[in-house]
Amino acid sequence: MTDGTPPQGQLARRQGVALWRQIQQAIEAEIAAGQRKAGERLPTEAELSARFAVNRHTVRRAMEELEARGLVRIEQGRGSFVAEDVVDYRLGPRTRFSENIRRQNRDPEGRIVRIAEIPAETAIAEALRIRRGRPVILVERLALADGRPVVLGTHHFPAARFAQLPALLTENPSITAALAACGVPDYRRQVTRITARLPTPEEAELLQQARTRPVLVTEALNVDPAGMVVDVTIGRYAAGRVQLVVES
Amino acid sequence: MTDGTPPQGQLARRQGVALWRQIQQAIEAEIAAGQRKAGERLPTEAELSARFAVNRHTVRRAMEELEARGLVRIEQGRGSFVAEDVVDYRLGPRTRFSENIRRQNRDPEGRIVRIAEIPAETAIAEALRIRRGRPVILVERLALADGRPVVLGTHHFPAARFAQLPALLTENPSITAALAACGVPDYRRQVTRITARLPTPEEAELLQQARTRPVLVTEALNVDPAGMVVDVTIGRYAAGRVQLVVES
DNA sequence: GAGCATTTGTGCGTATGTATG
DNA sequence: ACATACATACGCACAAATGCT
Repeated sequence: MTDGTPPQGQLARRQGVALWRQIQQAIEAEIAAGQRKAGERLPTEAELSARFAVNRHTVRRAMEELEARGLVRIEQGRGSFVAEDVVDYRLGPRTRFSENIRRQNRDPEGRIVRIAEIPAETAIAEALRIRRGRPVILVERLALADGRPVVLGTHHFPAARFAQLPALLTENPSITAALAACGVPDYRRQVTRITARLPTPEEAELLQQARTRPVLVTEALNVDPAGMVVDVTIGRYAAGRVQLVVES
Repeated sequence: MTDGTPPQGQLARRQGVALWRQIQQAIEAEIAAGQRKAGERLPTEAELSARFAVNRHTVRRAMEELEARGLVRIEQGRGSFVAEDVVDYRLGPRTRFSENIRRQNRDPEGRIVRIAEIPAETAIAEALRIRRGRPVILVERLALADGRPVVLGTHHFPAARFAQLPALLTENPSITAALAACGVPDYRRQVTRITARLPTPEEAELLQQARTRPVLVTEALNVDPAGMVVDVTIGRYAAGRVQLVVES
């Protein structure tokens, strides 16, 4: 295991700079230099204490500092990881996924996971102001930022009004574009309800997330400028990778 | 275990009303009558199928309907429970806990858990626009609706400006009232950041919630009408009992 | 599900260095 | 010189979470 990097086991003892601080700076420098990439696993505390020839407590002190600074994420029983940065997702009346992501200089991407036409459940029917059992077009779409899954959205459109949607979306996975083609050039998010729960196995799989990490669940109602309900969307956000931001 | 309630095993077969529907109505009636209280565990499907002398599938059909109506919550491997209703917590610039709760005809209550004066951590100091290490007053407060914990809030006030806060809060646990007494009759919530994670053991204990249930974590910045930062608040909401509502 | 190895979290005891008065 | 307080560092042991068999 000649790992290419210099031994770096040399710490200046009794020189006025605490050992743990030197270790913290060494690891910080490695992260800054890109030798350790976001999300990557760091060596175990035992390995680091061997490398720096110090006690594990000393390494721990350094790691605590790095965690406090938001550079690493420590998970009991799993290890320590270089922190990925969190995407801010602004919730506002004009929320559009791509814009929201691009504003942070990230690369948005959308993948349609499922399209189906199903009868409306009670809650959905009420929100859409149609009768229970009437057909709705269900569109499930995974949205990613820089290739990492951020949100899984399930949209419910009244089939009567948006019959062409499925065909349009298979061409281009942008919901906004598909709606424009259906005669809805603009829409507003009216209310958003937010809660959290653990993901189902499928959600965890699609979002590429541990089953023990919660998802933020949002329920939003979109209306067109005339006040007609366009769709009801259930969004499931990977809680570790997104922060919803509400500005007042 | 003679449980007082009549046997209720009599269903009308071949009378035009589906068995599962009769079962659903029977259970619904029990909940409505208050015989089964919110959060309480319902009999297992096996027990119910014995009681009504039907197949378990029939009971399941009834339970599915009840779940769809939001009356019960079915948890794989655990059982079924009478649904507690979810408090809607509106997030807006003028969010005040008591008003928010009272609007839904519930009884708000606040309990101060901890008051301390500590040096400001980096993130808090930045938000409060003071120097790191300057004293902040930390107030931890559990807020309840109808006696059920809803949110655990940790407030950080700059100690320089709000020195009298601790004394005021021990008299009256209302933050709004204490701030008014400190010369801040009004304040606005500027931004709220929302994420979710699993609770720490203490959070789970205070919120009276299972450790496997996530908490919604909000970080809010409150400012007075003059634009001065009043406090930074970290709120941890019991995800199963609250829904944050954002209106646009 | 039970058992096991791996990894981080916590507590205690000890020793030494450093700053203060 | 001395006492005190605090930060640093080490060693050992066990708890708790995770992942695998």
